[in-house]
Formats: sequence, structure tokens, C-alpha cells
Amino acid sequence: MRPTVHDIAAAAGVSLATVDRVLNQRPGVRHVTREKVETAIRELGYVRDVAAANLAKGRTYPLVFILPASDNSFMHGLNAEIRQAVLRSSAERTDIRTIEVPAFDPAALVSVLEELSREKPCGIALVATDAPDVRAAVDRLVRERFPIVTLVSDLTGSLRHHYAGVDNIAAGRTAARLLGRFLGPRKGEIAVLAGSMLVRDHRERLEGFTAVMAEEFPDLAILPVLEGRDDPEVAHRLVADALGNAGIIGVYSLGAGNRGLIRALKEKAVDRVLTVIAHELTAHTRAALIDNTIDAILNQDAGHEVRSAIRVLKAKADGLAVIEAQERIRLDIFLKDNLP
Amino acid sequence: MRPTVHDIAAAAGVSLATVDRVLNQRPGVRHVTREKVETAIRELGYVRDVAAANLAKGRTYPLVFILPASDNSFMHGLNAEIRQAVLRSSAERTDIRTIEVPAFDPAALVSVLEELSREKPCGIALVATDAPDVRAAVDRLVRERFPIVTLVSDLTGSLRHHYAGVDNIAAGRTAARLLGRFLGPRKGEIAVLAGSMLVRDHRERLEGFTAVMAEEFPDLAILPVLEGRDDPEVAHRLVADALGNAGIIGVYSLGAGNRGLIRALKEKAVDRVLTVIAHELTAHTRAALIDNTIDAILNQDAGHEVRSAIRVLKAKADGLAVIEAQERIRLDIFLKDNLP
DNA sequence: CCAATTTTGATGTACGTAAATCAAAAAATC
DNA sequence: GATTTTTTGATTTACGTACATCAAAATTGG
Repeated sequence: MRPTVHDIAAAAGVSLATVDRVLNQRPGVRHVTREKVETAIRELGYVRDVAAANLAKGRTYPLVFILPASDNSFMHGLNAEIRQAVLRSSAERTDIRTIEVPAFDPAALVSVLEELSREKPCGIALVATDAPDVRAAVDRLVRERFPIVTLVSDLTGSLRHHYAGVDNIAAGRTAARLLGRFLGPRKGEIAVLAGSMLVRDHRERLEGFTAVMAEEFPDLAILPVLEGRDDPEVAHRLVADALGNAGIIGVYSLGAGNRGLIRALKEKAVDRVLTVIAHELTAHTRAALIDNTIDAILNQDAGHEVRSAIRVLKAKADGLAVIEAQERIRLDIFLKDNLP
Repeated sequence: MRPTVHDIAAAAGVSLATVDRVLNQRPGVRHVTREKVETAIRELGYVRDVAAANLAKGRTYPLVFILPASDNSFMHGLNAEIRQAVLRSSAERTDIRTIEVPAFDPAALVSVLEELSREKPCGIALVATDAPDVRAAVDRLVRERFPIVTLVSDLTGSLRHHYAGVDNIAAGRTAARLLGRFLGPRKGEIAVLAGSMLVRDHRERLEGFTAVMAEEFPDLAILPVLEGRDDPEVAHRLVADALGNAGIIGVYSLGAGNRGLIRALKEKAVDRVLTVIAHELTAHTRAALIDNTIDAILNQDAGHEVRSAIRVLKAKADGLAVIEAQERIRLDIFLKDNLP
């Protein structure tokens, strides 16, 4: 049996009350006594029974998710996963609130973060917009001891405790290698469709993509990036235009708005041998993968990201360790054969 | 606040003791009374606080893992992950025991399963050997209400509650498409290295592989399968021999023993352009992926499999629902760019 | 050395559930 | 209608921790 507070008290030769004072960092314990207790804790390998403690405290974990108000499949999926988590909240003792902020608007995000500092949630997950002000606001909250994880899009260089999302540079590199290998010895041009170069994850994907292309596939030339603003209509127009160029043999779509891309491909490229790699598995991209319009889909599992963020925030709130390997968000590569 | 047993008692107009009798299916409750309580439970949406219940019961979950005594990297990894889980067992209230049985030996597995029926663990995870006797033994245990999950290798058609492993047919299909696409328009022969055709997961991978090859890549001819018994030495000899055939342009290694494969490739194929796809990420395959000896690695994450098996067994033991999406074991595809 | 202060101990209640006991009430049997 | 049997209620203890209170002891300051 694992040791309890009683065992600690006995081993340290102090009373239960003193052990409690040490464990919950209450005042009124002499330094030497505190050390006796801490030694006993270490020697017996005591670990607080979190379930019992939470029961006694009647503890819940008020968590806040801050999401951009973007109208694309991925964000809808993310929202749906958060709603699923809310359904489980009574069993998990969480109390989850979602705040939507205008997309690509650092100031709005910062003001929400500042409000939260007053509200005292026990953890914050945010889809970060990459700006110095945001970084500063996050760092401030971390210093005030709020557990913070970034979701989907990271805030490199900030003090956030954890990032629940994929490595976007690796994603871009992977897309490049897949495209390069699929195209084999062919020479030609590659069209790249992004949402916006203002978003860090898109920039990083592009960075990884161009790096591998330059290093390993010199026969493939990357055309100037098309910025579709994650909007199907815009994407459709841009891609349809671009396909006027007969030299294009491959397409990498690294953002959202794939509905437009797929429509353009079906209209303009039925008779051409194009290799297409896109991000995010949705009903549309899935269908396109199956009918060979798309050759591979890179995906991040929004459900995993949300569940991971919650686990990490709870653990940080309790000062517990997380299982690192479990919290790594993997880049899923889907061909038509391994669709879930 | 979520309702407690007290609320149920009040709502149903009965005493706490009666609610307890209903909840824990103790005898001595009239049918009408039981229904009153059950109605109240439904109407208030009561769900038992598992943490509090476990605390009161002093419950632990005695779990058994049955593994084949195979000396390969994957099984070593699996064992290591189970040991990690054992380290967490006090926090997770589990009590995990591992039993090793001779590999590919249905009789041994069956006799272990029969012993367990007496020992009464609250859950069993096994790497199944695919044989009718094993199926029958598993079905018998399921009927005796033991939660059972298969691990890594499934037992199709049995009553096991869950399978914690990848879809091996999909894995084989994915390997075929990757190989086919990487090879592009080239014609030639493909060598396949397996462990043993007696193991279900290997058979399934081969099945998926040959199916896609036949459907979609008719220019690639699959050579007779080399059975390396997951042994590096045997694999080395077989592959080295096979590479005498100059028509080989691709290799699919669907089992273990990749150390031997890699050695053979480095000795015999330095000057050839071979495309190689292998299973299981180990130190060796990882290095080979980085130095371009291998082109892609398909992997199943043993840590995820173990943690998932434990979660599912605990949930089944408590009669709780599992988050299906969370328990799906994914086929990881690693190129040199997205290695963890 | 006494008083003021700090530190420690002893004890009780609570969290939500499990499990047991014994008495009381209701139902079934003859 | 009395007796047996079944069903129900009331109450208590326990799980491991948190938290509060009050008294007792130890330490500090003067």
C-alpha cells in the first residue's frame, strides 16, 4: 500500500496537522520541522492521492479556451471537440469556457488575456497569434502562475508551459518530401496555397516545405505563394487562375479553404497529372483523397489536441508531471488506404 | 453541482441504504422500489463519482498482460512501456502483472488464460496468437465477465471487448501505395521480408500489400515472401541472397529483424537505387531512415497501445464508456522529416 | 524568569461513496 | 390474525485528504 499522511506524520514524529501544514504550504512551521516532514515524504515516497484531495477540496478546474473566430472546417472541428470535452466535464471535474476573439488580431487577444488575469481560471489554452504583445501578455500570466498551453499554433520564445499542436516545420518538410518522391524524376512547377503568411503555423509549414524542396528536389520550382485567406471562394479563384500555367505538376495546400482548391482542381485539371498534398482531414478533403483528386493529407487531430491541452493544464495546476510521449501531437499522414 | 446519492434518495423518497442497494445491485429491494430509484437516477442525471467510489472501496485494478517471449526490438519496447505503466500504478490504482508465454504457441496461451479464470484479475490484455483454441478460451473468459483487450495482434471473430493495435491490412495497403508512388513509372520486382506467415498481423500486412500492388501497380511484381522469423541473422542471409537478383527495385519489410535487413542493404545495395519501406521505429530503423537506407517507416506506438489497453480495461471493469477516437491506435508514417 | 509570540498537537467535520448492522415496517404465508 | 419472511430505514464507520479551531507546548524577547 502507498503511504498516507498518517504514515508521514508517524515517520517524521509530528502530528497530522503539521504534515498538513507542510503539504499545503500553510504558515506556522519551523524550518527544522518542515525539513523533517519533507525528508519523511521523500523517504517513504509519499505522493498525495489527487482523487482524495480533489474530493476533499471539492475541487474543479476552471479552464478557458481562447479561439480565433475563423469560419473554417478545422476551427469548427476544434470547437466541436471542446464541446465534447464540456460534456465530460462533470466526470473530469473541469469547468470549460470558450472565448472567441477576432482572428489575426493581437490586440483583441491581449485584452482577453488581461481580463483573465482577474478572473483566475486554473488554466488557459489559446490558439496563439504570433505577436510581441501576445508573447508579453502570456509571459505575464505565466509569471502570475497561471498554467498556459498554446493550441494548434505556438508562441515560440514565450514562457508558455506546453504546446499542444504539431511541429509545423516538420509538416512542411514532410509535405515536400512526399510531393518530391511522388513526382519522381519529373521537372516542373509547384503551386503553394496558404491561408495567410501572417499566421505562424502557415509560415512554418512553408519554411519547412521550401527548405526540403531546395535541398533535395532542385528540379521542382516553387511558384509564389497564393494566399487564400482560408476562404474557399478566394482559394478557388486563385487556384483556377494558377492552373492556367501548364508547367504546374504539383500543389501543396498548407492551410484551410480546401473546398475551393478541390473545386478548382476538378474543373481545370481533370486531364492533367497533378500531384496534390493538402492539410487537414475534413469531409471534403477525405472525399477528394478517395477519388484521387488529392494524393495525401497531412492532419492534426483536433480531439487529441484538446484532450491533451486539458490533461496538461490539470497536471500543471496540481504541480504534477505529464507523460511527455503521450502529449506529443503527431502529424498524421493519410493516404487513401489508412483513413480512419 | 452534480447530484449525489443523497439527492437520489430524497428524489425517490427512499433511504440512502436503498439507493446504495440499487446502485451496487445488492439484494433485498422490491421491484417497484428499484424502479423508483432508477427513475430518480435517470431524471437527475446522476453519475457515480468514480473517484469517491474507488476511494471508499479502496479499489485497485489488478490487470494482467500476456506477451509472447519474443526477442525483438518491438517486444522489448512493449515491455518497457508496461514497466512505465507499472511505475504509474499507484497513481492509477492499477496492479499490473506481466506473463510471458512462448511465441506462436496457442496451447501455452490457452493454459495461461485458463489459470487466469481462477485468479480473477479485473482485466486481461493479450498479444493474441490466432488459433481457434485461443479464440474459444478468450470467448469463455468474456462470458465469465472478464474485460479482455487484444494488443498488437487481434483475434478477429472473438468476443474480445477491444483491440489496441493498428489495422494491419491498412498498414500493408499504405506500404504498397507509398512504395508504388515512390517508384513511379519504374518496372521491376519487389522483395517482401516477413517474420512468419503464422502470425496474423504479418499475414494481414501482406494481404493489404499484395492487394494494392495488384490493383494499382501492375508493373511491380512481388517476389515470394522471405520469412526471416523476426531474427536479424536469418533476415540478413535471406535479403543478401535475394539482392543477387538485379531486378529488385523495392523492398517491404513487414516484420521485425530489421537489423539484418539494414546490414544486407548496406553491404549489397550501396550502388543501387532501391526503395525500402519497413515497419517499427527502432534505433536501427531510425538511423537507416536518416542515412537514406530506408525511405519510410510504418510504426505503431507501443506506449499508446499499452496506455490505451489500460484505460479501456479500467473503463470496462467499471462499466463506463470509452472515448472511441482516443483509443484508436494510429498507423504512424515516418519520413526522415517528421521523426519524433 | 516572565510574558508575548510562535509553533505544534489533538480533534472534529467535510467531500461522495461503500458497506455493514440492527431495528422497524411492510408484505407474504398459513 | 398471528407468524414468518422480505423489504426498508436509520445510523455508523471507513477511504485519504483538506481545513478549521482551540489548547498546549516550545521558543523568543525583554
